Amino acid sequence: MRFKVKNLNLKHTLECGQTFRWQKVGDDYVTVWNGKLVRVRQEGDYLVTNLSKEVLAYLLRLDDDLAEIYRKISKDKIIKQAVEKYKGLRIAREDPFQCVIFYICSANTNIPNIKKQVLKLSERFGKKINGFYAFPTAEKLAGASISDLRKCSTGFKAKYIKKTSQLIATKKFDIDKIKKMNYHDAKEYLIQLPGVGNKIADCVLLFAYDRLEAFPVDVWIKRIMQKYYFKNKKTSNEKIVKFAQDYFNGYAGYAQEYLFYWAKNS
DNA sequence: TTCCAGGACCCTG
DNA sequence: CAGGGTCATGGA
Repeated sequence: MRFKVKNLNLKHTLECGQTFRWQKVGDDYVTVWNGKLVRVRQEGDYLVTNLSKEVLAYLLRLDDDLAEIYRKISKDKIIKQAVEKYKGLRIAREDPFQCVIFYICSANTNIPNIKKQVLKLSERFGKKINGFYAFPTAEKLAGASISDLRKCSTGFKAKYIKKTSQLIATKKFDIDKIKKMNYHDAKEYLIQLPGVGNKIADCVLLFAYDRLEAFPVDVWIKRIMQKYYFKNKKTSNEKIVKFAQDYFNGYAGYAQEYLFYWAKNS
């Protein structure tokens, strides 16, 4: 399948550090979604993929009107610079369980190390599909031993991965219910998972539950927000979130991705 | 050797 | 509510 796309930069979208299980294989990016191998590459204004246009539109949020989003968030020279530099970067849709574990793994480490943990978890516990390891299910990780989870470089997060997977696998925690909750309730609910705090809950809401108003505050975002929006004044994460959600007109999540990538590369 | 990375959690004041 | 220490891991 080959089809035309508008306002997409596949490389920025998949390499900006929001998602950790797309692998570059030659010119293709490869992952597993819904039990199927996904293969996609960009050739100018076209995407070439083994799956349908609908699946890719879903995974890459091709229906988001980026021009409109840019109009809503481009309120000052800082965010304008970031948007200009990384035009075509989109929020990628993530499977909810996978996303929760991704970001539990993200605690107090860096992007290469997160990728390493996620890769090892997939190789050790995931199903092999056309030579590519899918990310494991909640049932599989719930049944893993702490010691085996630690062999995946997860360190002190191994216990969180196991407990959270158990809660989800046994349905004591209803991960599907979140779709129907409002942003505030969904965040409160997600924080109940061990290893999930405000920041990770916002990541999950943004990447897996379409809450484009979510604004995850990590060390990079905190630094850049304090520097440019709070006159270098120490500011609580909660205040930064509130400011951003108001300032960026409902699309704080998109603003966050551009600022995050820009902060790290400048 | 020390510091830091897409933090959460626990304990104090 | 704010401020610290702690938790494994690996690269600079």
